[in-house]
Amino acid sequence: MRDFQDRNTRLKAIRMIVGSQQLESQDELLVELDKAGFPCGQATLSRDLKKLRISKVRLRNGRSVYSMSKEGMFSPAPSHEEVNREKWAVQFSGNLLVIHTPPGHASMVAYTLDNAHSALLLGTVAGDDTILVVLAENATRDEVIAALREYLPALRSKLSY
Amino acid sequence: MRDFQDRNTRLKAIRMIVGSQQLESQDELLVELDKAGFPCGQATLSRDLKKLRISKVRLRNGRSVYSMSKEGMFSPAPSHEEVNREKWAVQFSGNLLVIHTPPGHASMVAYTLDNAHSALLLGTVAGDDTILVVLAENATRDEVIAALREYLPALRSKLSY
DNA sequence: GAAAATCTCGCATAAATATCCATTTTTGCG
DNA sequence: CGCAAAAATGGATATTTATGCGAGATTTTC
Repeated sequence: MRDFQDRNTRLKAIRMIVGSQQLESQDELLVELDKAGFPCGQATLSRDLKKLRISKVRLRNGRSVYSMSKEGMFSPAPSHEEVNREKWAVQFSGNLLVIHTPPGHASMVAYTLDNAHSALLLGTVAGDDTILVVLAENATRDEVIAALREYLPALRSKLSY
Repeated sequence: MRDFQDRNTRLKAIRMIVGSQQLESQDELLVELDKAGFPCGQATLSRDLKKLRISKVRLRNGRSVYSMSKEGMFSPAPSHEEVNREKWAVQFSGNLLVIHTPPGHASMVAYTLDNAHSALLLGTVAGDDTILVVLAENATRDEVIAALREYLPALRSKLSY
């Protein structure tokens, strides 16, 4: 990869721009991307939109604008192998846990945690690359870390007591 | 009109075909229309689709197929009018911050906060009109408010110490 | 640490879609 | 009916979007 990080921030920027403006063509979007500091070619943008599953939707006034399907807020589940290589971050704050994942992977991890049905984890909320885990009030950090090590083996190296 | 009744039945036929099949181009749809007894040109079909507000939607497998717009499936960026209703709200709850935005704007605001790279803000999760911001354990509310006033000038009126 | 495999990206171009324009049909009205 | 205006349509074409391909960069493998 030429520059993985730049690519991902560009994808994030595209989400932001599409989510906040009504753009009718890729050329318009290219201009906005350029303003935001992510110049790229139309071909790349076309591929990015495909990855993000952004499509043009017709408005009542007859125009078509780019829009992300709500379902499409989440990227397809990555392979286990793929996930293992990537960088993760886990931070506690009070009775909350913030997990940063590679872009698009948050929902899959949250799903895994939800399915663990652990009494320690009251619930999760997933964005694109961030998961918010609400911990039970009586949960200790050591208990939670132990649980995470069990449910998410990929994170073990990032988890220390 | 050449034959008003035929035109309307053709539109109905298009609805039926689009609703029952996964077609990836107007040419494919033209073939189906022809089979159904409604031959017409690509130009006409393009206009019909616009009238019916049918657009192409991306599937998980990366392909795009025609589909009637379904309510709530998409969240196109709001118009300026909608945005100007100013439905912003900021609330603290423990070490969490809840920001309400106009529909569809959450991702944009979260993006701004992410890019601030403030040590006070551990992470954000954006839905459609709500953002959850997790604050660092040692962050005071005054510090956070000051940071928000800096990063999100638009919210100043909603932020008091 | 070098070769091989993988990934990203832009250019050029193909493919798909929308629109301009001319033509024909229908409608509305005296 | 006869005529003018409006609407519908298709061919040609402009516009928009997707992709084949190769160059250059990064990662993996041995």
